[in-house]
Amino acid sequence: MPPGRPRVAHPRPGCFPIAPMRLTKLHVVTLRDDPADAEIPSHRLLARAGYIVKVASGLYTYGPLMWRTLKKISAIVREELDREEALEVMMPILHPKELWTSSGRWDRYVADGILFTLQDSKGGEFCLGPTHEEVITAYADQTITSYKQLPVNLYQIQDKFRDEVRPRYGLMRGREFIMMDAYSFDLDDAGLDASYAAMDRAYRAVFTRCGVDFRSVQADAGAIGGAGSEEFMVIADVGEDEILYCEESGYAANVEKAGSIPAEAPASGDPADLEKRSTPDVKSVAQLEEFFSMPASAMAKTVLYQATWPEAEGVVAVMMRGDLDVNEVKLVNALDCLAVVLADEATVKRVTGAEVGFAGPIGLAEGTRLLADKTLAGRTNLLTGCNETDFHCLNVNVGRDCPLPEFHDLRLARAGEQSPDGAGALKQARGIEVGHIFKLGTKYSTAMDATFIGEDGKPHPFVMGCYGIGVSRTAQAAVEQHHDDSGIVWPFSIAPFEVVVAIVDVKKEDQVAAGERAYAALKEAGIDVCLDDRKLRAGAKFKDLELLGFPVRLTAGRGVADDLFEVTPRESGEREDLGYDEAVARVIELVQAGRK
RNA sequence: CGGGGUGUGGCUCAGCUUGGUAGAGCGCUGCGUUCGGGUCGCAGAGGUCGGAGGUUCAAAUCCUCUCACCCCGACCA
Repeated sequence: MPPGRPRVAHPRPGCFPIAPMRLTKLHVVTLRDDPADAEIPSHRLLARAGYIVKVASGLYTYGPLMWRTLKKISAIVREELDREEALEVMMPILHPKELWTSSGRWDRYVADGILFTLQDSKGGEFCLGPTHEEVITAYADQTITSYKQLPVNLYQIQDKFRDEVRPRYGLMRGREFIMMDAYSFDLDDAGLDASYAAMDRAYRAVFTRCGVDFRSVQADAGAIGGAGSEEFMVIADVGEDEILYCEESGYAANVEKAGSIPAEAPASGDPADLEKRSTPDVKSVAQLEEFFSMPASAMAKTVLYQATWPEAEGVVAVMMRGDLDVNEVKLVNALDCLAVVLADEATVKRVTGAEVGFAGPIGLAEGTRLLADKTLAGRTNLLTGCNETDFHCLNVNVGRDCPLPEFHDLRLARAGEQSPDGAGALKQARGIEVGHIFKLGTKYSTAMDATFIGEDGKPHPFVMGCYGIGVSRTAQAAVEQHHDDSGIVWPFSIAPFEVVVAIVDVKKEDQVAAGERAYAALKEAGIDVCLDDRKLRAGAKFKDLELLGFPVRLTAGRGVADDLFEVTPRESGEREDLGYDEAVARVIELVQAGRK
């Protein structure tokens, strides 16, 4: 123990430390220039303010101030989950391969290239956990034997590892990142619905308290699988996801999942005789509209995809109304395959026997699976390609001229189309996915044979849900939403400190004394406050504090000679000059308002 | 993985086309000056020019290979 520092029991162990929070001691290291590798404002600001420092692509060290913010977000998450009676646990990061083969996900994750794998000294294979369904399901299987123990909802806050194909934008898409992952275990679907609803409540509370403008949207379940899923999106132009929403009804969905009511196509009439027309060099829908003086909605384009299943590959043809586009996520789901990719030119030629631009449903290569979007169901007299270079066919009627395709909803919804509930037009926004909740059902418990004994005395698989919050991503998303030209504007709830007391000139004794006094008073009042005692010129100090983004600044400058302090909320920048008592009271008032 | 780009003191960059002495600004250290919106001056520390190989009398510069990082497309918190 260092001399002169008597050890005093902290009144609230685990809470923020009692040592004076002086910026000279807090390892504040800001940069004058923007880091060259930062593209978006939040990344630029976090890096420039020294909150994060890159170690390698997608790997960052969080500095002391950043860690305070991350701890605050975690604390909010814990509070809201605890409120819903979820229980915090801690699972290993290192997972044995056997666990992942038991769910069948090892091969898929390795194939997708997102799994960090390694071996121990005995040659045993492991991975760094990208998510914990396997570990938690095994844990539940070992510890839950009776329906009387259900429901249980377990969570942890821990680093996750994903070898992202393209790490990006600082903490936005890292290869190691902090995630809260929760898993609910219920005895039936009704129980799952209740657990899922509880998590939905908790998530709304978490993101509201973190001060971000978010929207929950219907989502595709992707690789995690399961029945229902909802994403929590922080609205931001730089978001990687596109969402469609309807203000009238509140409908909102990720574009991957979204439905809509497209514009009507003209009536197509009774089937007429098939005609083959020469259309030299007319390949695109736009060219066809001109050539035939026919609206795109009366045509059907045929798009070829290379699809990959766990054990197979194949080419599929997708018919889509000419004015609409294919949603590849929906296509993957319809095919129940791992991935689809647009077929390359050589494949198109092989399957259609024609140059690109003349594909159609008639006479495709043997074994080519034919799908069509639902909007084409019942349509007659379509204009399509002929699978012959420089020819198109008029009056194509599926079922008559070619086998009837499998009809699915394969269409990409677009802004401007009607919401699926018909309440109004869809609008478009971009979002950063900070949370995702899934109804898994029995996917993992069945695969891993994880069961409990029900009231009927028989084994039943757990009905599961899983839930994630990107803690580190949420921090950056908050910055993306809350910044200005001068720097970060942290929401009160997740700022590293709520208030900074700035001593303008640390060589002036009266300013130092005044600053120390205000700092002590605010600390005593339960404000999370720090003291800027750095020897910096006023201009540099103010600029730096604005970059760092503390929500309120209390300035002890030359005014203290006349008992005048300045109170400056970071967001408005509007300064008030007040006497000591009023200034402290005003700061407390601002913090209390900001905490709500 | 495909396409594009960048690697030069702690940070941001110039120098490379046309080979010959490694530079600037910021930051850092010291002295002075200034002192409420990123003062000014002087002095100083700090770089195997991403790495390996090659061409050459001579390579940051030209060639080959390689690694890392960034951006645009398919995945996800």
